[in-house]
Amino acid sequence: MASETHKEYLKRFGEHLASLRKERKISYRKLAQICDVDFADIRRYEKGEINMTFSSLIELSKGLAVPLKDLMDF
Amino acid sequence: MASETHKEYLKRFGEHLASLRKERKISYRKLAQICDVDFADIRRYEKGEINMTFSSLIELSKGLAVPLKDLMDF
DNA sequence: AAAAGTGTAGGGTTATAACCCTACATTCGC
DNA sequence: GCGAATGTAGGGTTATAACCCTACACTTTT
Repeated sequence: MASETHKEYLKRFGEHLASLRKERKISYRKLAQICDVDFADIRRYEKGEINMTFSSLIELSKGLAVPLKDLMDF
Repeated sequence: MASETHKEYLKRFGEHLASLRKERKISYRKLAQICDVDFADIRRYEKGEINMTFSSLIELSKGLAVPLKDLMDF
């Protein structure tokens, strides 16, 4: 995949993710510690650089304490 | 990933996906044709066998004409 | 009855996400 | 001022999703 359209979605999602994390005032490393995701990858998610998996989304929703459907509402 | 918990989520999501497709009375092959996803993989998603990516979720939401957040509400 | 469509299942290749690491400049707390 | 924390960036390895295919039994359509 990774069409132009998808990259746009990824970017938008990344911004949403970043804003959720910042609202909670936690760092990449802190969030990575809470959920089972590498901090370097969280950064890449927020930059929209990688096409994360379902599992990663679950972990992020857990780590940010946001229902999955809200995490995906952007 | 693919912890036991994640597999459980994947299964639940798969059931949700299957019910959305069946509501629309379309086959694996038909859905695969609408969205840019392989029919064999759609089957595997519904069975909860694979940990799909963000892009695949976007495609499925497009193909099923369901907002992403609703696709993720299960 | 024949043809088309469907669910199921398996497999092979390639691209890439997950998972680790290091390093450094800047910011913040003390 | 100093040390800790943070954002940033890059890289290497391994597991696996995406992307193709074939095949077959069963159901539906014509």
